[in-house]
Amino acid sequence: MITNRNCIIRLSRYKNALGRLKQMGFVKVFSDNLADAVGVTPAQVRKDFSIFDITGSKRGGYQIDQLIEKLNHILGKDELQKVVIAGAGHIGTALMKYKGFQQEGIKIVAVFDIDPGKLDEKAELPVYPLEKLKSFVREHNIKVGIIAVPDTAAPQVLEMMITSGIKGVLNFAPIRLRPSQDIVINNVNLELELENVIYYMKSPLTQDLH
Amino acid sequence: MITNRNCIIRLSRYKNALGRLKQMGFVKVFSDNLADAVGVTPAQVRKDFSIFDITGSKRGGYQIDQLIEKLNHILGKDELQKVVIAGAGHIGTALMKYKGFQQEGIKIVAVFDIDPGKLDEKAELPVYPLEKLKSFVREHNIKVGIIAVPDTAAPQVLEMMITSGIKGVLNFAPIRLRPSQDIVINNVNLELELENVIYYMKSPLTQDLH
DNA sequence: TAGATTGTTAATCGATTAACAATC
DNA sequence: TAGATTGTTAATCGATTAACAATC
Repeated sequence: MITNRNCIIRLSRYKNALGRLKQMGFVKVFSDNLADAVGVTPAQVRKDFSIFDITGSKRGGYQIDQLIEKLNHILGKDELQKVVIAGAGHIGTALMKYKGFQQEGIKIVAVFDIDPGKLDEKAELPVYPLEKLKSFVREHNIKVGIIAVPDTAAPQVLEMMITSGIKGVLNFAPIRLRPSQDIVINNVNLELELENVIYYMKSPLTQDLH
Repeated sequence: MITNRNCIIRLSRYKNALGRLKQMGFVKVFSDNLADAVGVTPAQVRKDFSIFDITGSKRGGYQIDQLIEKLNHILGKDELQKVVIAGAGHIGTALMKYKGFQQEGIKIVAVFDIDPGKLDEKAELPVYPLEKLKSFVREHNIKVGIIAVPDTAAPQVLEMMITSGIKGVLNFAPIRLRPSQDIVINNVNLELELENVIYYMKSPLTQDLH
């Protein structure tokens, strides 16, 4: 299905909002409630659902449990996703210790770095030399990688990841990596995000950026 | 000027691409070159420029130096931006040590945390107790803050920032903060970014996400 | 049943692209 | 001058919203 990126982002937000509603004891929702919780129109909610053939009942709305299950399936969160990180610098380390991923069914299984001082091959979450990335990824059939190396090293690391079979990359290096063939790249540029805040802060009309 | 977020993101990308072109020795560019460098259409480049009254010459294209200057002005990069960080955990620490900001005219001037073990008031980049945030921000007239605290603490920290006069916030807590009144908030959600990679990786049609 | 909510179609809105006259 | 590139208008494309018939 060829779908708008914003639509997929909304799907994630619906899932998160539903989790909160469930914890609060709710069993069903209407498009109206969910729209409020996420900050979109009810029509948008129903439209998004209809794209993915998610149906409710005409007067009863949607069952929260079923909805969460369907969204998790669409978003590929049925099974645990194993992820490797290249780069054990500041950002790599922060990501490696970040708790948020585990709760979302994402498991960082290994980190790789060129600096021998960073290595820690016996740790629960081991840090291996970068040369081992290819064999590790192949052996464990990893599909997702995070790039957290300096911009100068990023293209080579991307190349290593691609040749070893990785299909999805989240890039934190401040250089825009372009996807080739059948690989997906999401570039997160921290300077750019901050630059955006500064621009809209100075511009007369305030906006909700994300 | 009320402008599309994607347009502003492109402006930042043009600026970055121009910096590289300048370093390579180029003095002028055509919309065609810049479009190639950034991965958009030449028409898009000219359209974006025309929105901000950036003009070139009909056959000579655009002078790179002038262009960079104009873009920097539009993006509010004329003067150094002072920024504070709330939270000296993994992400806060990574951001505080991150080199990329300085090059972009962004200076982290102070970090705040509730954990007494994290404090370091005498460092070049000091870590103060969170209670000092308000007075510091007011005293130094800071306009931009980064939130890197757990999601449970994020709303209170936002409130503190707003009351002390901060107008722009970059939020890394995995909870979507909504802007009130005349404040700008940009939410960066790491799980969501990774979730997106996973979705598009599994979907048949690959895309360039950013 | 009467009332409320879905699912979908059509209308609207906005952003991107194409095209071309102006002009260097 | 001839040729190439800008700046802008109009056309296209796509996403969001409104509206409403279907129906629980």
